[in-house]
Amino acid sequence: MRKEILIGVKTSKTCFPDFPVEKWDDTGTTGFLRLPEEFDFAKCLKFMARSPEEPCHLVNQGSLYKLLKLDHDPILLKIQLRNKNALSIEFLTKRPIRSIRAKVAKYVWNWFDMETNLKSFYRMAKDDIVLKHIATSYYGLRMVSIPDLFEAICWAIMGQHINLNFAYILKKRFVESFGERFRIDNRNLYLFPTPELIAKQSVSRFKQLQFTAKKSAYIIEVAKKIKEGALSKKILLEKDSFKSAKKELMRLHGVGKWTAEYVCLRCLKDPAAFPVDDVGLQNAIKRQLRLTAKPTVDEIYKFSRSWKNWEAYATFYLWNSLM
DNA sequence: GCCCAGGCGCTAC
DNA sequence: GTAGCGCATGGG
Repeated sequence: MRKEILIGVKTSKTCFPDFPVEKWDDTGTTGFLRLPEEFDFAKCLKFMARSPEEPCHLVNQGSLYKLLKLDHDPILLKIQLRNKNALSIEFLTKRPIRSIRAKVAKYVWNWFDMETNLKSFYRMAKDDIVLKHIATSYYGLRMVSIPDLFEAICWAIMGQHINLNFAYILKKRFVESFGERFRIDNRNLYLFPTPELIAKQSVSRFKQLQFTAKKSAYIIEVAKKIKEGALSKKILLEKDSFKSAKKELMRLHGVGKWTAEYVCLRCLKDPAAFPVDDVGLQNAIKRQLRLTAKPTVDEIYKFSRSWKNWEAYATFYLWNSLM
């Protein structure tokens, strides 16, 4: 469905103009990723640092720390701005082999949605009554995605119908209980729990963490589906359209319209994903237009007429405007 | 006690 | 297809 973009793989296609240049220093532990235009790392980090409870990454003094597991061993990364054209990716764990370096570069590229050319978004937004201010104030902000499908679905289910602060507390308890831990500077970083481990848990185990019985059951079911191979990001991306992917997601218990849209937006990166039922989106529009009440879903569709294929970005910028 | 928060499933019509 | 309702948690 979506053209795969290879990074750091030397093929005849490397002359592709948007292809990121990935270089490595002599030690092979630090890589440099060329940035696209309209990229503001500090603004992305601000979004990522919005909750102190976030257990899966750490933002500290302009650096982002992330634990990843791409094959057997956990990898700890330190990512920071090298200069205005490049991001540096440093391996704090052992020196990576070449194939891992390429995978990590690709992961970071995808994570910060660097493949998207934002020019037409800003062209559209500058005359849009809802977006014109935030497109300026958040200029360079990239959509921070959730590359892992299991994490994206779990996070969406956790966040259903509760306030975001409590959602982060649930996520923290979940990750600290079941995720692999790594210590850095007296702080803990965790891998998001695996579907294999979560599939084996009971509802009562999650209720101890103050998950509702329903949310617990939903998450266990998703874990089982992924573990069995009946559900994967690849399967969803191979559907003939994002609409089909959304429909497939909605077959899961606990995944309704909002959750499916959310996963399409943050994980599958459907540019037209648009969670119109989202109260955060509604409140952000209300604030931008100084409305006295939250807009209805029909009103939101009217406001967004010119956002075609930029709905996901518009939503992401609007979410940021609430921070 | 009431309403709200990054909703969903079930039922009845 | 959709309107109404129960679920069930923390914060203000």
